[in-house]
Amino acid sequence: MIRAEAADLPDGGAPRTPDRLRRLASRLLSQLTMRSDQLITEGLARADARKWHYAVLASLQEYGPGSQAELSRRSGIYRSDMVAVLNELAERDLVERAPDPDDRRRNTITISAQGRRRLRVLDRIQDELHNELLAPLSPAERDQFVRLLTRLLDHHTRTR
Amino acid sequence: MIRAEAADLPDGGAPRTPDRLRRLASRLLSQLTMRSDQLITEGLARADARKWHYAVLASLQEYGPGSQAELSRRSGIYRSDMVAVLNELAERDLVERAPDPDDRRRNTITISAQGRRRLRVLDRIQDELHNELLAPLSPAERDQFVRLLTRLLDHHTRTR
DNA sequence: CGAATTTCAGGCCCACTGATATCC
DNA sequence: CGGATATCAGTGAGCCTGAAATTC
Repeated sequence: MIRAEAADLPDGGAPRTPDRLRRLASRLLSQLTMRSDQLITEGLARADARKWHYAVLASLQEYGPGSQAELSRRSGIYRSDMVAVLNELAERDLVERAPDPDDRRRNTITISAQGRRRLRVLDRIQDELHNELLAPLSPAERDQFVRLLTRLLDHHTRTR
Repeated sequence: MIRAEAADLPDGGAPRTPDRLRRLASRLLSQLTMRSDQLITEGLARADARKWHYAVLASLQEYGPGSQAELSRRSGIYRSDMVAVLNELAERDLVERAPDPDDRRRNTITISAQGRRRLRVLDRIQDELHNELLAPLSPAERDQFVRLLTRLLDHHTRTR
């Protein structure tokens, strides 16, 4: 007699996948990212900062002043949301927003001295938080983890 | 003369961090997860499914029937959102929802024969999508990636 | 009683869309 | 004109809270 329901047998069908849910990279990624976001968000909140603040300040420090559209590209913040972030940073005198004389559509955003001081504090906080995030990994494993993530992300941004 | 502004020097301050934004594990994680979610969501949408459908069906297949609260714990879906997911699955006759005679607070959810067929299709789709997600990595690297993610996630769920 | 379950109503955050006014 | 920019209004999905009703 031919088995009509091979897939109902525990060992029968094609997908031999015990614990498939716990091995799915996509699920691991989103769950871990949730934890990571929580950790970072709470850690920065204790210093009255958000990750967007850090992203903008760091990008300004490393790549110099730029228009809002350019900051958006550098930091990954959506152009529509950039306004609010810069408002918050300008309120705290961490950046300066000045009209670009060469192109009057643009605002040129510059980090202030206070912004640089702030960035140093946030850098230290990020170090601590990432130490906590990656706690179970050895230094070599942390490196490899970052390298793997980078390769994957590069691949998916190139082939957007 | 003492340098009052050491932090302004490009090589001066404590945080020697070129490209720090691109090396931050938390940022890599959230950016990659965004891509991954997009990929999976779109891929499953082409088959009129969502990742929650897959999560519930797979958890039913692997661990057997259960109450909604238990499914919520297994699959990671919030108990408040589980209702809607199960409505969608029941509409499509992929699961059956019946009151538990032993505990009349509970509904017992069971996967249907059609649900098992559906799960096999979704399993294949997930394979393809994850192949695309992890495309740049060798099989050994994929394994290691999953292992690293698992260790990190375990650590942060134990020490919630 | 306290505790667990299902369900609903809603809040919040965030990525994203669409539209507008301005300017190159 | 096409295209880029800054801004605002609003959507939708996900995670989460709070509360009601029921049952253990």
